[in-house]
Amino acid sequence: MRKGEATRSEILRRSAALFNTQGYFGSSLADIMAATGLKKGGIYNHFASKDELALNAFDCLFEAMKSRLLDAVASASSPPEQLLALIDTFCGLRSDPDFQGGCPLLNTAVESDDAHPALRERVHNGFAQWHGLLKRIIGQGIQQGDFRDTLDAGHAATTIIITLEGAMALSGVFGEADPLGVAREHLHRYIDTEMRQ
Amino acid sequence: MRKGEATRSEILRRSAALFNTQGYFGSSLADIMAATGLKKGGIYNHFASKDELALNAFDCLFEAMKSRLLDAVASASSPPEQLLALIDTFCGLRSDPDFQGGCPLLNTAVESDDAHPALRERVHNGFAQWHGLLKRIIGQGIQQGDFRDTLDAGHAATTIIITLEGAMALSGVFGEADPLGVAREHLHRYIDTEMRQ
Amino acid sequence: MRKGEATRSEILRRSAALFNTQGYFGSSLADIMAATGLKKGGIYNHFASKDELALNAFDCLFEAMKSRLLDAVASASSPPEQLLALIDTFCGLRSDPDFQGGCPLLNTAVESDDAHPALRERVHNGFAQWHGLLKRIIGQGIQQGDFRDTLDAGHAATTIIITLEGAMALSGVFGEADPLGVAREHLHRYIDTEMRQ
Amino acid sequence: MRKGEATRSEILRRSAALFNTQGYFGSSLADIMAATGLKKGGIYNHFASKDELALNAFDCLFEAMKSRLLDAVASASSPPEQLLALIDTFCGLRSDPDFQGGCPLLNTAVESDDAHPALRERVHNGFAQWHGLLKRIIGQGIQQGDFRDTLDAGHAATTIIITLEGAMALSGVFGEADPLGVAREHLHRYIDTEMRQ
DNA sequence: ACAACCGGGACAACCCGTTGCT
DNA sequence: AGCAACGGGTTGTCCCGGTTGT
Repeated sequence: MRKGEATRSEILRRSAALFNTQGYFGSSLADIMAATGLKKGGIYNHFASKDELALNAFDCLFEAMKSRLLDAVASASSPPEQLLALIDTFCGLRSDPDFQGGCPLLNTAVESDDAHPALRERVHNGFAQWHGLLKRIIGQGIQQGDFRDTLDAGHAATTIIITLEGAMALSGVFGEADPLGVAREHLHRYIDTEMRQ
Repeated sequence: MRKGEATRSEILRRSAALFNTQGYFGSSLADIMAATGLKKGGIYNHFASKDELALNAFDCLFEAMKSRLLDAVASASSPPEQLLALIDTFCGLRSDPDFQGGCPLLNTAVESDDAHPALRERVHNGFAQWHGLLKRIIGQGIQQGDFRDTLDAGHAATTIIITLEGAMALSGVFGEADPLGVAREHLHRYIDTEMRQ
Repeated sequence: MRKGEATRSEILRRSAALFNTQGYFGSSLADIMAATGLKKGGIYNHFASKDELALNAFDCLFEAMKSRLLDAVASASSPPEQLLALIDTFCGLRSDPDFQGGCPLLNTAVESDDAHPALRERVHNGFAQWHGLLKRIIGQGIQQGDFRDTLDAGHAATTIIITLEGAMALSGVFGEADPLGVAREHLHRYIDTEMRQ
Repeated sequence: MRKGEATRSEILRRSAALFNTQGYFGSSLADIMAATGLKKGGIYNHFASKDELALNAFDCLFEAMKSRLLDAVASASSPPEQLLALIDTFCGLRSDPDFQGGCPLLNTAVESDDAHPALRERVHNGFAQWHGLLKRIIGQGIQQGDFRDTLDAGHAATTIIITLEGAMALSGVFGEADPLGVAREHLHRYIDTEMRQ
């Protein structure tokens, strides 16, 4: 019981990293076997199929990311600072070995856009959660007078997300430039000059 | 034009659309056969392998995108207007059936980040070309006095690219919001308030 | 020990029904687990292998059938009546839930003809027992004057068995006709007109 | 085209023999590969799945059997002689290498009673054809005055079929006795004494 | 000469019966 | 006695080359 839970978590952690770097179709069971040190039977004892494993692995990684971002938000007191903390945390995510492949939301969105409806659904839901969080923070900031009341919270939230995601997606393939650093700087300035009053 | 050239182009067009929506590993030769209406022999007569086909299809789609963007740039007279034209053109790309899957650069970057070195190389090169183009335009704008001379052309170019790519990548999975419209508006404002003088 | 014996019998009963309807290869351990409500460990605690379980399950079902037929024989006084009772009992077997799959002898014979030597041996032995029983009854009938002395007991026994088995085997797949009823009627008439004197 | 048809037929012939002796579940693709000398790709080029192969193989063997029986019927002039010819032909089938495993109808009926609906359907249909053929012959015999008009054609047809099938099924597992010979003799006598007038 | 066909072999995911360890 | 791991075996798909008929 205890041992099983531990290995289950281990499988999820390792396979999540694989899926996030090589993609769902690019990660074979042989890869997962090699990454976990288990044989096929050992894996199929915990997950009925590769699909179920992938879904759980995605959830695992998404929850991990969410908790980091929520922690960052919780550690800040005012809405503007909450946004800045969230941005900084996201931009720092890539140095974490768990997120070496980038943002699981975007990666899954790009790969499983057409192929995997179940994953697509989770991605959709994930972005909705994220967008909702930002919208809530910005709305509160408007209410408290931190942000201008002419601001469209939804638009601002979308702006932040696409900038962060675009930077994260390109951080691996851009040569000289540092997309995440640029995004961080750009969004800080955006918040200061366009949102704050 | 020869008949052979025509079918070769047709294979490229059809398979490029497949690769761009379903990914490289997600598109089997059976899919390509179905999409082109040709048998395996007919395809292998023009391309030595699936890899070669994929590489050529990527080039085909990338060149198509490049020419659209370059046309937009050529149609504008001043650097700021050139940027705006490029942005608008990119944001309008998704409605083109050839680019239904999104930006081939980003799609390929995300899927073949670790798996396919040859494709990765082309993606890297593609982004470099794009970044260089923007940098050149912005540099010219600074020289001509359209843009502030305190502006870092590379940073600004990166900012524009990541915003556009992030928006394009999320335009398929975002529910209510319209990422490409938000990106367009955001970049227009960014150019007006942060770059222009 | 007592409890163990009970569960062992339960496993045998349930798995025998499975093997008799779905066959040896068609019944997986997962099926047996579902049918018995036990886990794999609980089954392997009583039987060393699926093979051993199958052998015992066959024996169990065969003995059950044998005892029904022997009871029928014992309840009749004269050889002709013994034959008729045996025939009627066999034809009524299919309505018994334990024999829903038909005659275990024939089922096993057909499926494991070439695959499973150990089972084949038991089937061979089972038919020999059955044939011997009929031959003995018929021989006794000849001796007592119930049957003609020109009768070949072995031939008559074989005739009865193949008719019964053929009817049982086809009783599941024949549409309108009722093979077991026809067999019963045919054999009654056969005994009356060809065997009796 | 011609070559392909030839190998397709060869696959059907060989696999039909396999299925008829070892059963559907007992015959793996590895067995079929060994029997045909082809690799998996070569087989799956002609059949989409093992199921489709099994269905076609069954049809192939069933048609072969049907044509033998129909030929025998066609070679006889009167209904009684047609029945006798059919019986003799069926009893001689086992010596044919194609039918070493016995009657495909009964084998499939016993094994795939519960497991394979598509096969079960074909078996059902096959028995219906056979039963109809016998019924028609007997009916004609009654009309022509060869058989008694008190005879129930359906019952008589069923009697003949179950006797033949039972004998065929047991011909492999019976030790000393010769079920097919006994069946042949029994049915000849049955026709002479019970059907003819 | 050339395109369609046929066959090859590696590999995919998944399930199986089985055995230790706890 | 039960959970966890095993590893070989299952069907099926993949991309690709050699052969063959036209």
